[in-house]
Amino acid sequence: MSTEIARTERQQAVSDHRRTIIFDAAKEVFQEHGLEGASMRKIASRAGYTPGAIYFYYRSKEEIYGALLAESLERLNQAVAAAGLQATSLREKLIASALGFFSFYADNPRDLDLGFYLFNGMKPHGLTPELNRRLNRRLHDAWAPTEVVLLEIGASPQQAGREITALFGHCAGLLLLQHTGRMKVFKQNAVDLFKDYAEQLFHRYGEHKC
Amino acid sequence: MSTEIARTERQQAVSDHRRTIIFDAAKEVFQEHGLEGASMRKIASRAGYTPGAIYFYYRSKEEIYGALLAESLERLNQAVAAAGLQATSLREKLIASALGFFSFYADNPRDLDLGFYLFNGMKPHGLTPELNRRLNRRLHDAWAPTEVVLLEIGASPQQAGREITALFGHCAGLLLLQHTGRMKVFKQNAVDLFKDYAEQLFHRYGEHKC
Amino acid sequence: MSTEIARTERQQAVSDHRRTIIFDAAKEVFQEHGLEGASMRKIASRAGYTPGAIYFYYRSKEEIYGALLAESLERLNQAVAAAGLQATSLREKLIASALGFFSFYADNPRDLDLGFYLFNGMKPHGLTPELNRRLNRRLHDAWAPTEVVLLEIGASPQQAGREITALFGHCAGLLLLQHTGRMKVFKQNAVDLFKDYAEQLFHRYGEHKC
Amino acid sequence: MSTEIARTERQQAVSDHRRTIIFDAAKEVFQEHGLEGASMRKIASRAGYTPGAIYFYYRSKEEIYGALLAESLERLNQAVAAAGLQATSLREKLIASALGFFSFYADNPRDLDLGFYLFNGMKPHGLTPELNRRLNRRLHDAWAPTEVVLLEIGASPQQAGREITALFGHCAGLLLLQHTGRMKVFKQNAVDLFKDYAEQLFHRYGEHKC
DNA sequence: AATGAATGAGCCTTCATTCAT
DNA sequence: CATGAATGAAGGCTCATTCAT
Repeated sequence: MSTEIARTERQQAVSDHRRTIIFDAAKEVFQEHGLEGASMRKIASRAGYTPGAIYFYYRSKEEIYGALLAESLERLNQAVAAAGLQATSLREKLIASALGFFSFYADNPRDLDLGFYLFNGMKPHGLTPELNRRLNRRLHDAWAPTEVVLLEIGASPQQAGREITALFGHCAGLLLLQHTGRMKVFKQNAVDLFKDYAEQLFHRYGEHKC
Repeated sequence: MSTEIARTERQQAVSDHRRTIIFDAAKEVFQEHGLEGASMRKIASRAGYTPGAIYFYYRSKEEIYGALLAESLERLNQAVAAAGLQATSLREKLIASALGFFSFYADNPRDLDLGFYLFNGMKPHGLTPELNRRLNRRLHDAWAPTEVVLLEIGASPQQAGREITALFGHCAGLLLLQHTGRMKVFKQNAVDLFKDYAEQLFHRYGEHKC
Repeated sequence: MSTEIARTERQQAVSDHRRTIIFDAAKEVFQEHGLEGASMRKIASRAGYTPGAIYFYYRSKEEIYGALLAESLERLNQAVAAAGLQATSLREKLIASALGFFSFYADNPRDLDLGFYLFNGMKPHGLTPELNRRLNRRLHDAWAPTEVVLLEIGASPQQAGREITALFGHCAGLLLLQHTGRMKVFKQNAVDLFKDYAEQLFHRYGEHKC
Repeated sequence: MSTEIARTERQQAVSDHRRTIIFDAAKEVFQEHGLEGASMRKIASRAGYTPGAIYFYYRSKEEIYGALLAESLERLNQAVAAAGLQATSLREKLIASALGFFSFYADNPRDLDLGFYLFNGMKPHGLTPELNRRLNRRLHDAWAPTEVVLLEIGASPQQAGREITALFGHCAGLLLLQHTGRMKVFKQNAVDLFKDYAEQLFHRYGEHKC
């Protein structure tokens, strides 16, 4: 009996592994060609498969994108969590966790493409409402460490929610400007600007105001 | 000889006119179908031409996008200029001109797509370095009215440049979040957040600090 | 030895049962999606199997169609037999049994598709000559009740065979016209026309001729 | 000026010729592989074209089928008209024109497939309602010569319409039985049966009844 | 200047079937 | 007996672009 279970487990493991192979292939192809240039054919061929075989593991192209995005968001959350670890003061914590978010996308521009893919309109049929909710939740989660600090330095829940959104916006905007080469045009540095914003944010709550 | 020149001029005028016809067609098609859905066929057909004819006026699809973007930026500059007209105080001027930028893209999401098209990778040969420079200059110009106010309320040129970039980033980020539906997820309002940011910006320079 | 035989029998019974399960699934899928829309995947999935499993019970998709057609012909024969039961006079019997045939297909258009599938070319290897013979026999059987009445009202065997074939042809043609929407175009009613034909047929044999 | 017109005409002629080439290729492919087996790729390749080129001449596969069917119906009408030419008596005329219809399809079974393609459901999008009407009209037209005779031998318009429909049904049914090999099974001859039916039809109107 | 014609590569997806395990 | 995996061919169609005329 244990043998049978073991076999089942091994089969499952093998299956998962192959799904991973396709996933990795998709990731690579996407890294190289971008979302528009990543075709099922290319993904299949990169994974060593026939086009049709892909559909055994993923129902559609959109489902692959969903998986890619989900994994990207997990990495994001890890990066954010790791960023805040060594900070000691609340000020450092706030800046570090926010910078964790910023840096993740600054260092991985393709993840930025992925995260804002809806920008060009992912078909609703590809991204189920449930998955969509889950992805949005994980994106939100990535700001949780920052939000916690905001509350700790005296922001009300309403204020915190507002500030986090503004912070996210600021972050996204600077990333976008950098990603599209506008930062050079404006002769500024995205990271510095973002740090400034975070610093100001801290001071708005973290110290006595006049 | 003057006859020849005259003929040349007339021909040039005719040619320009026809280029405009195609341009207008492209604009309409793009408004209706978006960037992905706008094909050379549709544009040609809308302009009353066959697909091949387009290539006498535009070298490629990318070049059309470049022209579209250029025109979009002109409209942007007009919108920003108009926005600041009725403001009397410096505070009102700052907020109005910044809000002019924001609202232009909030109200015309297709122009936002266009502006961020590079995001998904316009082919390099479509946007010549020279055109690219020109477009970036016009984008920069749209922030000039706001920058002027910043200088008037006491910001140094360096500070003004920095703040404008940060403001642009904030603006772009909020627009992006709104455009991709994230604003609803975070239960916030983009315009309000942007106004807040502009207000804070004014207060950082516009009043005595403690 | 008897043990072995018993086991074999039981195995056979189990096998038959599972074949039935697949058959029923095929029938359902075919009813819902039609011949074109019925794929092996759908059939397998409906039966609770993987596609490969089907091939232990049916050699090919065509073989399933053969089985489907066979069962359809059984239902046809039952319908025809039932139709003639309450008729008392020979005239009523003739009309009722012929109408039984007609109505079966008029009421079950999917069976008509099945019966005329060869029309679009069933692969030869799907329908073995032996099965083909059997199916044709059952089709012929469905006209037997009608043929009996013809003989009873005085038709010679040769005449009866001829008339039955003509009747079958008339029936098939009217069904076809109805099924393809031609009846509306010609502004006629298929059932009425068929009844007329049957009535005329009766009168050709059932009464004194001048 | 006449030169320009001539050039336009020649171009049109050339274009028509190429459309014809594709049409002929489609006809051939369809003859060889049937409707299901005739793919755009095969048609294109047979015509010496790339798949995409076809769409310059026909909007879709369904449009090609429409053209094929239209042409088939024209040939049908010609065949029917030709069939009645040498007949002298009304009886001969009736039988000849009806037999013209029958024989056309008996001799060209692929045209039968085409004519009853709706049997398997041509997508409504492929066959515009207007074309559908036209095709049905042409099909109806093919029975006009027969209908005329019916009226001449004393049938009322209502009777004629009814009889024509029944005749069409009889014809279609016998063709179907023959096409699917049932005629052999029933050991009868389709043409003879059809002639019998036509003869009876004539006698029902063409002579005094007792 | 413009057309009409054509290319060729590409798109995502579905299918019946096979076969090692 | 059944699975899970994979094949390979095919499906209709769209696209930006080119080029002879």
